[in-house]
Amino acid sequence: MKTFDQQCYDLLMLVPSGKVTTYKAIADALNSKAYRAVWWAMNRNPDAPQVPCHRVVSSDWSLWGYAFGCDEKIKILKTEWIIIQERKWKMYVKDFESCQFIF
DNA sequence: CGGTTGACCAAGT
DNA sequence: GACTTGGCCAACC
Repeated sequence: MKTFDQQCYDLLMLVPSGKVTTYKAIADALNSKAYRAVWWAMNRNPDAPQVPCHRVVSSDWSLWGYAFGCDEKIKILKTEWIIIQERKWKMYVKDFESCQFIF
């Protein structure tokens, strides 16, 4: 049995380019309500480029901070063909329903 | 072992 | 729509 965060990384690495997911979805895939634990795993994020943590957003589809900064996250997501809708000070993923990855 | 933390969530204000 | 509150869980100290 791997540690919880290790399982998060495994799931995350399953997400293909151009797809995004949410912390809640990951926690649900792990049969747990530990969204915060998933978040915690991202915070440590030992393998930044290896684990596509930039494809993880809030369940509200809002980009809430990122280790390398929201700016970097947005740039990467745009490269992944994911449309970002910038609204006020916060940004959201547009057409998330079509780019959401189902585990 | 107990308290703190953190890139959150849902509901309330 | 934006901010606050309480709760949630695993890892860390």
